[in-house]
Amino acid sequence: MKSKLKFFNTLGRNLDEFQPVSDGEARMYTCGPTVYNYAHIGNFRAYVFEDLLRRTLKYFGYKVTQVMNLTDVDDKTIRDSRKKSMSLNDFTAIYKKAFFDDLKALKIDPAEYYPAATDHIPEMIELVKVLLEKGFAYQAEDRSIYFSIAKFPEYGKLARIDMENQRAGVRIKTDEYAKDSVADFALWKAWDENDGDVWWDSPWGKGRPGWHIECSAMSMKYLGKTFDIHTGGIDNMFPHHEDEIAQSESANGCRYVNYWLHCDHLIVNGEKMSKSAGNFFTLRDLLEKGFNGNEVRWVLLGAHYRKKLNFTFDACDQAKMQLRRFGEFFLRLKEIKEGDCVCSTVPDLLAKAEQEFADAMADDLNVSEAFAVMFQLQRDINKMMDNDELNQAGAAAVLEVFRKFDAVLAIFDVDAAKEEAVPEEVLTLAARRQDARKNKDFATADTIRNQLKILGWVVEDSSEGFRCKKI
RNA sequence: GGCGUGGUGGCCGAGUGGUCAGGCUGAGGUCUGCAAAACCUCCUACACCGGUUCAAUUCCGGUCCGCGCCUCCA
Repeated sequence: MKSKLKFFNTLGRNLDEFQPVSDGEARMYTCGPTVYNYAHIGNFRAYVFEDLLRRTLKYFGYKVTQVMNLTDVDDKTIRDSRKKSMSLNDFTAIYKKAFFDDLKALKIDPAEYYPAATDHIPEMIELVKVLLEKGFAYQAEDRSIYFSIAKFPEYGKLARIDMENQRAGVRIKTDEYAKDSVADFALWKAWDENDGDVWWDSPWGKGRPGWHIECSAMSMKYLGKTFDIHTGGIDNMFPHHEDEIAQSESANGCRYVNYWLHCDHLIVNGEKMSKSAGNFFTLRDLLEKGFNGNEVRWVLLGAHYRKKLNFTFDACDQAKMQLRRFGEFFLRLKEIKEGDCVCSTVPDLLAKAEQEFADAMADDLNVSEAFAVMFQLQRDINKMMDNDELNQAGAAAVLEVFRKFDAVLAIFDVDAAKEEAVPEEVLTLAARRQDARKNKDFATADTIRNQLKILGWVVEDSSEGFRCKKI
């Protein structure tokens, strides 16, 4: 019996039981990347968290519909594409492709929809129209359209921010005079010369959409006016998500999102990641340093999503080591021959582990507990194998359970765990060493061991014979 | 200034009003010709000061320190 899924809801700051709008379905929206550069590992922490959420929902039997937007028009994309004298589309296409390559490397399951902002301008214009008609928005002197937060009394309910008490002076901008209130945000930005050839026609003249309206328009189109889960980085909570709520609820007159989940930041060696500090890493950087997707993913799952994650290369090394141990463990399970040993305790052991794993994940995605369950099971099963207490059927059942765990965590590749092809030369040497051992000629055996080491292989002896492993 | 969040053993990182996290590292041991792998044991922490309580790392108050947001940064 799986326990009930509970999530910490930023809206209300409570651990809430998950009750979807439609039984058995989970509809979620995820703030995706702004495609003006390669995403960094901090970004990927959020995407891995969202993937974990998605996989957990599926593990608990929900049909998931996920939307992740691609912001391919904003100040930064326009600025950098012009810098490179490329069209906006050609420029963003590079980073869209890179983004999807990276997702794949981290085994992040594809969302059902990846709408690009530039493909949904009409929907955004439509939404702005509604807001104007209903009196929530206005056109300012600069011809841009702004949302008037004064018209939405609940403004601040997500981030718990009272605009009255905010620090004055920091938001001063040159165009501020145009707005009724400094906190009003742009729904539609009128064209200016910095935009170059990037503009769309609208009832208010040429221009481009504001950032916030993008998410409202696209989520509405694919998920409906009220949907279940909205995720994002903690820094998107304000103002981005607060603004989404204001626009969407004003336009539709109904609740926008039921559960808001926010992921905290990744820091590097205790400091915020920044290019100037030299601690800024993209996924590509880590792959070049010899870490694979599973290892990076393991590191990114290393702390609860609502806590800061301290990224270190020490953690990467640890992940590598632990994954190697699990790999060996799976291999050992697969090598078990049919036997008549007693495995009567295995089903109970596995059922208990599955239950505890599910309980951990149901509790607001407590991965640390889930990992502890897996380590415990690994140890128990290793012990049984040490004592020849596990037969082939039992081993298969254990592997099956780890496959289920991996459907949620996606770090193992249970079935990819197999022996590397051993070159003939290595095999021959190892066999000769085995003969030497049988003849108690340990000097020769050790010499061959050294030869193998030079070739990059280690040989392990067991009661069954020997096994060659790549160093 | 406002709001929020956190300080756990050498390191990473869960959790709880009263026997357990877990992982890594280190030490010792079993096994092994030697090794490796695996297993066992040990290293018993909860920022500081008060308070509540039979009992606080866990609840309350205060102090110190870190971090985030209030600037279209996940």
